[in-house]
Amino acid sequence: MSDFRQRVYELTRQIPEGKVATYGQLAKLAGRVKAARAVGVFMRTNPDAPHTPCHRVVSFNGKLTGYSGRGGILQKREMLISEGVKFLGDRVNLQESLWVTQQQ
DNA sequence: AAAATGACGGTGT
DNA sequence: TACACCGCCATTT
Repeated sequence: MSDFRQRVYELTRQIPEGKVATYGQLAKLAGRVKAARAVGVFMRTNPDAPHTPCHRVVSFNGKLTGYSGRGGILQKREMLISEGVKFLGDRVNLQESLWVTQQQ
């Protein structure tokens, strides 16, 4: 596994409960601002699902674009809600629940 | 080595 | 709000 991919997973594990990160945000923190698309692939082929909270990753506008788990996007939304993430209709309230770090 | 593939991000209409 | 495109990138064929 490449270093970049490794970093993305480490970052994902740092997302606190009740917060979410965007694909582009993880790409940036991992050192590749424009690799958001690739990050999506990393989440999809997430090797250790329980250990790495890939459900806390959504697209830049707060929409849930996918989830390879059993219940798909629906389950993903419920997981987030049960963790305290706030929603505005079918999208996440990023203003309230976006994960903010010192770096960026 | 070249082409195809997405859980993206952004712009235009 | 909803599409259609386009540029990007790591991986896989």
